[in-house]
Amino acid sequence: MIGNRPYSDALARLRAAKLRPTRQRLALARILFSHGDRHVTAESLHNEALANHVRVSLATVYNTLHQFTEAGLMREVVVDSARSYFDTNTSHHHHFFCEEDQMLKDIPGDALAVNHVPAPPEGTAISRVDVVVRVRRAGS
Amino acid sequence: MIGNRPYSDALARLRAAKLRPTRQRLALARILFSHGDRHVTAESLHNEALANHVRVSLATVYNTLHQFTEAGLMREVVVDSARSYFDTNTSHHHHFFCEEDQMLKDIPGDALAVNHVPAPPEGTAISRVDVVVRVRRAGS
DNA sequence: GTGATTGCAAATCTTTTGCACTAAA
DNA sequence: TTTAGTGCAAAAGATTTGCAATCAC
Repeated sequence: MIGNRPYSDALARLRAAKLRPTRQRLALARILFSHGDRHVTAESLHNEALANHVRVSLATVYNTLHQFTEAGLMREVVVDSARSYFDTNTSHHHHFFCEEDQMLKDIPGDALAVNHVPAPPEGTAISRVDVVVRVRRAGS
Repeated sequence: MIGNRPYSDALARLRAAKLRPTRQRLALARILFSHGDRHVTAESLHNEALANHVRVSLATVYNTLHQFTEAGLMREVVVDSARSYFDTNTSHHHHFFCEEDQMLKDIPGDALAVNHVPAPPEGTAISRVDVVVRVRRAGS
């Protein structure tokens, strides 16, 4: 075993983002970044932390998700007006979203093409193009 | 003048949607559908109603927006996790969205093309593809 | 130490709901 | 009448915030 990889990865990420590696941030970073691309809500991450015996308040989870997002470690995905989703995949990509089971799934950025985007309104510049492919459970 | 056009239009829409044409629904329908394509939030519509001397509660505005949406008279646009937007344009189209000034602007459906949408996840079917072109005020 | 971070509880904001009252059919 | 719709106030969720206690450096 090559040391405690998830732990040192999390530590390195926090240091790179200039975020003080507190117990809570390290634990959340380990949960978030040790298992590939993930989509979480504040509540789902809080539950997962509790299940992993990590004591952290929901308020801190919210704060941490926003700090990670501001630092570029995650991005927010707007697909549901009822709740905010956060994605550990910060590269250019899009999403499938199924409202019925709150399933969010990545679509690689180069798998889908958006063509002929018109010029943005006077006085503005495009910052990002988000595509959400909404799906339904088949036969419903 | 050809009668009270906005009024009879609103009435016809409600009848077609099988929604009882109450004073509140008629007034809101007139505000929404008499001035071309519109994007509103519950609060903005409520304020506009009050400004037009239409007495209606915010709860009724919420209920009405959802009823209109269910009836296919409007559609909801998910662009901002902080609040819900509703669009009187129900045809196939996309949006520009500027978070800074909460500006929402239509992109005609045929002005933009989404190509190579991958197959949806096992057991699901695509219901809609939404494109949000996020913009920033130039020079910010 | 000391300044950043956390936890908690309270506050805030959007949206929904229960129920007595009102109005359309 | 009869039933749907409305207003209000209260409830419900999600998210943020104030502040004393705690932790990283």
